[in-house]
Amino acid sequence: MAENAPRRQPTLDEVAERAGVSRSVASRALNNAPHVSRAKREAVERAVRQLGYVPNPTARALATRRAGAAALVVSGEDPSIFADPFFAQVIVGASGALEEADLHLMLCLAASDRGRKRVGELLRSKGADGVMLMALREDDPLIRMAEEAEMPVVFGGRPVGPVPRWYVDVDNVGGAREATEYLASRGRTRVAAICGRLDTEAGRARYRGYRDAMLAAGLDPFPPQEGDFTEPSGAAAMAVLLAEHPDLDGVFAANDNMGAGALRTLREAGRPVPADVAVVGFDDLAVARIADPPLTTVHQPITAFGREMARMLVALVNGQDPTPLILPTRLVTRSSA
Amino acid sequence: MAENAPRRQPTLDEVAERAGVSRSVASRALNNAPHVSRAKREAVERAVRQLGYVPNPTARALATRRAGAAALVVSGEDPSIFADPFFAQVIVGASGALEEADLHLMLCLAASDRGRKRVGELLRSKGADGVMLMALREDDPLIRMAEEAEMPVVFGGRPVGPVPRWYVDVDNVGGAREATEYLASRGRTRVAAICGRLDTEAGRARYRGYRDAMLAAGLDPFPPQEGDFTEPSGAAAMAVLLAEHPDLDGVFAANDNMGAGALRTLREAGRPVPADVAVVGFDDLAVARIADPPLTTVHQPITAFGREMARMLVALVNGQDPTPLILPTRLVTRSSA
DNA sequence: CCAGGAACTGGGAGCGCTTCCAGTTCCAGG
DNA sequence: CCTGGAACTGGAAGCGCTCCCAGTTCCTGG
Repeated sequence: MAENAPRRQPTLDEVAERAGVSRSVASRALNNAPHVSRAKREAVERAVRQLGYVPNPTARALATRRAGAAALVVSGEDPSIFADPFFAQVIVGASGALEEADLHLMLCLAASDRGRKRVGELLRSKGADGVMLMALREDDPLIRMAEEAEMPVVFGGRPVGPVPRWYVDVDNVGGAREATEYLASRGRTRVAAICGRLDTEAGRARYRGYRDAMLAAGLDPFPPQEGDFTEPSGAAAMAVLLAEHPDLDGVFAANDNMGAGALRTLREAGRPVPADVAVVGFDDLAVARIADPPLTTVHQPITAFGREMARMLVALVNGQDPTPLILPTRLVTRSSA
Repeated sequence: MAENAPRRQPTLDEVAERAGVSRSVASRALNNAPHVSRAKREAVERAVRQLGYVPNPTARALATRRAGAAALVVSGEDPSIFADPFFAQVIVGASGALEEADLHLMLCLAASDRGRKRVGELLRSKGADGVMLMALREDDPLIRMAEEAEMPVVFGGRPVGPVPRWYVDVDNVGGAREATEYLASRGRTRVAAICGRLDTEAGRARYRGYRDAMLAAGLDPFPPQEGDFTEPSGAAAMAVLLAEHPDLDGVFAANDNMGAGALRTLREAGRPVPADVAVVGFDDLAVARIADPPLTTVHQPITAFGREMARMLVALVNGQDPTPLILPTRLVTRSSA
């Protein structure tokens, strides 16, 4: 900026004039709409090139009533929740799908009151064509904001409470069940659960899956040892578990971060993994591979999760009525169990 | 959506009518500009509340010629570069600063040609008020796009080549030097470097810092063993190093991901850390704390990095001329060195 | 009591684009 | 040679907001 002459951006009028056509024709040519003769279309293209014209997205948005953008909002009382690499992968997927639909991605970290207020305004204004909501907690104010919004909203992961109309989720119950069954099948009988926040549906569902599998295997489920999906919370939960149940021989952690934390505590406590205690995580993020020992974990297709969420939103924006989606998980065995 | 009556959003005109004032007064009241009597201001506020009015950001943007949004673009030939938790932290910082300035954050992963083209259009249209550019490689097409743009651009990390007018960077040379000096001060004499991509300035600068410190300590710098900032590349680089220089006793890795990879290879090779080989990383991401052993590393203030980048952009957007910023690093000693 | 400002008000002209629609051109068929 | 309709064109009306500016009201001091 600033280096160049402060000449204004050329407008469509100037393009039209230069091409010797009317503004409407120029507009149609640009959006390659019908009713433009080949000759004029080319004239417009030439003028565009000569002038270095780029349409003003704002004006276009105003005229079409389409913002040309979708928002991804990540809830949480603390922006650091976003540090979880999970979201980065979701974004990669969503970004790609949005790019295909020529929509921009707006990212909102709705942590502060101010942030939530801005999301509320976004939902009620026409600042975006649709919104993807993630990491909602029980009674999250965003839930009701979303209900009241006259704008397409897709949920990334079902929230606690009534099931929304449009969502993408992962088979949390099934994944947790599979992980626990695996542990049981390897002869582990005293398997504890480090579960995620129980004010999220993912936290609850994964615990349910664990409990179901334990009962089905004729084992006693442990009460939930709650963490908050972070590594330190996993380490802390593991410490409590070790103190209360020194004889445990397996742990299902509701995500890899907490699994890594559990591994750390076990290492510090001198309990070899998996010889003494087997550990299974959930997510299959990079940390699972890096952990020592590498973490057996429930893989979920995170990039696909983001992609499908965005595709669903695009469908909604285009007036279709897509069906909710539940993505499958699969167990990835490494050496921790 | 869809549940409610399809009534249109109320407009400012309706608010004005309801409040019994003119549109201009309503507008001024909304933007709490001067020249509005207390009574009318309150009347407008009441009408806004009754109607549930929310200003249309697009119309506002068109009229003010302010998009109300800033873009953060992450370059790279592969969107997976974004999976590096580094960016998540930058975003947390940037998002907060942007929120203070009431700007939305648009995120662009400029990986594909199409993605780059869209960024180019963004830069030339008025789709955003300014742009933050990150992860630029040598000869990155985005560099020249940015030069030609008549729009505020802040670089996050200097690119290879001419120094841009506005940037935020971290003291890569100093950090790398400190890390290497530390290794030398602990008696390590055969210290190798796993460096980052040498087509990035961060990769080069960190290697320079390493080399400077080695020479200053009277030691022989190793030639750069290049990785791409990912964990597997660090593991691979470490393997090569071990094969070529089995007698090395220290490694400076240009980031924590690669440091973690190096740790993994060393573990698999049965070389105890730090007893046999000391390892230092760079970044101080979560992985450094989780690694086994926890990684001594060069801390960089990543959230501040994002925050300052955004603040600089906001200053630019407001017509100021901020000065570039280089953030300090500091060594965090854990047990890997 | 009046002139002169300060404070306030609201009409109207945009911002740059899309799109409706009335009008024009063109051509095949009668 | 004329008619009717398809193909195309361009003027004009917005989209919803801001902001200039001319006009009005309301004080104050002389």
